[in-house]
Amino acid sequence: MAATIRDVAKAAGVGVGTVSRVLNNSPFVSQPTRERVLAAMAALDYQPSPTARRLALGRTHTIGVITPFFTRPAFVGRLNGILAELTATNYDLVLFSINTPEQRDACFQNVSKFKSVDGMIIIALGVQDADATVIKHWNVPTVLLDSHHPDLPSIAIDDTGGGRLATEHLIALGHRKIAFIGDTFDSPFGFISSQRRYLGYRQALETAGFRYRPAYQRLGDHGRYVAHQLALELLELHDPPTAIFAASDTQALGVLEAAHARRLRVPEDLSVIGYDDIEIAEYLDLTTIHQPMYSSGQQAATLLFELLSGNPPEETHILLPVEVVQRGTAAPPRTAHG
Amino acid sequence: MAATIRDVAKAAGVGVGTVSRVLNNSPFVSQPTRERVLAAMAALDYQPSPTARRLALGRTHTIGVITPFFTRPAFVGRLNGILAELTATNYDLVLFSINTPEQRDACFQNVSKFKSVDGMIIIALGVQDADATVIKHWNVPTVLLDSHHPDLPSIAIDDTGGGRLATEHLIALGHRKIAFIGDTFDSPFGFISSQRRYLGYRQALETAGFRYRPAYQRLGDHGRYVAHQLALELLELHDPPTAIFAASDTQALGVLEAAHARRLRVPEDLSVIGYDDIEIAEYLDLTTIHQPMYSSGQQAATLLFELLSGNPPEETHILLPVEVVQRGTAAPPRTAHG
DNA sequence: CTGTTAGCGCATTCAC
DNA sequence: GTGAATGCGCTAACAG
Repeated sequence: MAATIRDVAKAAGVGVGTVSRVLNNSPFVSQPTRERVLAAMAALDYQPSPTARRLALGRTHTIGVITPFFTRPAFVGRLNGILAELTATNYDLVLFSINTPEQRDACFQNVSKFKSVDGMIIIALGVQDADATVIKHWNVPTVLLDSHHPDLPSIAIDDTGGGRLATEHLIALGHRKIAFIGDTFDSPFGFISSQRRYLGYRQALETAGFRYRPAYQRLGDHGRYVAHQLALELLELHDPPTAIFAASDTQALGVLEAAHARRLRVPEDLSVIGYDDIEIAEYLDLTTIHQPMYSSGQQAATLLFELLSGNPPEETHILLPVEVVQRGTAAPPRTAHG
Repeated sequence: MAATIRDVAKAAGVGVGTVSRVLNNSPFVSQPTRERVLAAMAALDYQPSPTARRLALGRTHTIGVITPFFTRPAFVGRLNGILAELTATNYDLVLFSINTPEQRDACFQNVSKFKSVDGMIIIALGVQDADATVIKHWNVPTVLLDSHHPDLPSIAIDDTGGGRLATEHLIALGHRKIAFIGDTFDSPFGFISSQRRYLGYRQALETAGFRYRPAYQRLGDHGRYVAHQLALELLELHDPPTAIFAASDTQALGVLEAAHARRLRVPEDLSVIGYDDIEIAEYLDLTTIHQPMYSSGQQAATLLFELLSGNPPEETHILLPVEVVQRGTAAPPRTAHG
């Protein structure tokens, strides 16, 4: 059907080797023959077969990305950063989406996924020692993005620091009754960012010398609706918090809804701080922690290419900083000694 | 390095053909030999090479998706539908992201992209006759999603009808001064959905017998900020509109911002209707047109697989309906004969 | 049922 | 500089 390298060679009256050379623009081809080959390729509408090339080269010129819940803003943003970095290289990107714990396990078992790419980026998924062993065993460079394991290169984001930052911001504003809403700790996907943000929250509280109030900590499945319910519980407490730190902007929206439902004004009656700085946060004037989603994706891709190039960088465990974005949903509590 | 089919054959004391058969679980293998082969594979840690398989089969078991601005909710939603449909089939998905007009052109020229997939789905990008010719020429089944061309299968969404619906809803509410904010018509990417929504808007206005007011039509680049400016212009008119139809929810947010900036209450002073029904729309109580993003992605994938299976369906040009979602940003104008 | 052989399309030695 | 030969790892057709 489609013309092959052999057809071109025949048409140009040369050997396949020569055609291959012009294909890879080797300097060892005389100008005249090169032109003859080029002409033949054009005449035959020839397009080299990527698959054959891969087999012969032993490289796929493809990198894989494994991501859970790929519609979540935090993951889309990272993926976008990866894509941006990739277009410069014309590597292909194959996307594996994980939506159930079974898919997660299957993915790590299914080595064929790894065998069809030159490198892999895994987003957010928790990696156990056993997983790391499998990954390393198959010998395809893999970087963890927004996840961590001692044996694997990673681009992580300082979640603990972010949690601390958010809480400290609230404390600096004068709040003493600060609640936390986040994901459950036993995520079947091994997500731990919410847990680390909680850790930062606890640290900040402790440093400030506030007593620990278990009732101010509410965990549930990720999402606006659950967070809404959780916030309602918090607001119905005898001694309700004056501020709520939500482990993600999405959950912060649920908190905002709950406040609205309870006729509480934000930030006058309740301060809210989110996490992620998703696009809509600015529109909503939501005070939040900005994490570099796009940039972290870029850096993961860059790191992967360095690994692929054979010159691995010194430091392969990178931790990116975050910063608080002060907007309108966090302010001093009504009574200074709330 | 890694074990090949030949190593397994040797270790199991059989021919490569037999190994291949158990790999593809052919029934023509006796149970004892099958087990022997399986044991050898396990012992050697054998994993078949996807690349070699592709070369031999002439199929890549991969489908490609070309999408512009892949972070926009409308595209993410569609992609998510495609992914969902794909996981059932264990086809791989390679993602091509287009962010500049140059990339768009390069993508259609670059046949190698098409040669490395069994089928292709193109999201939103306008397809010219020349593009369609190229696509058909290379003979890889391609379906257009949220785009259209007579020669190519497509899953489109009834943008014109949606524009009409939105406008009719406003008219039914009693509005007569209805403005439109949308994307410029000469998108370098060939996007036309905004333009079609505008067409529906005009049709509804005409049907209702309203006179055409050029000043009520404002076009600009896609995005909240531009829409914000455009809305400001509208609101500064001598005879400002009582309702604004934004061609996307993102743009509707800009309109909402503008209303807020002008101290106008929504919907009392200004009605706003968006388009897309993105996730945040519900939170914002935004009246909008719901378009089936996820489902359209699924259907595109389904259609592509039908094409791939060799039993092409009768109808390959599918138009999906939309519906208005009545929420809080659209209400009757203050003065009934406003 | 099973071993052998011949490609799949290209890159890469080698000699010339 | 250039052509011919060999191999990448697997499937499929063909004998047995």
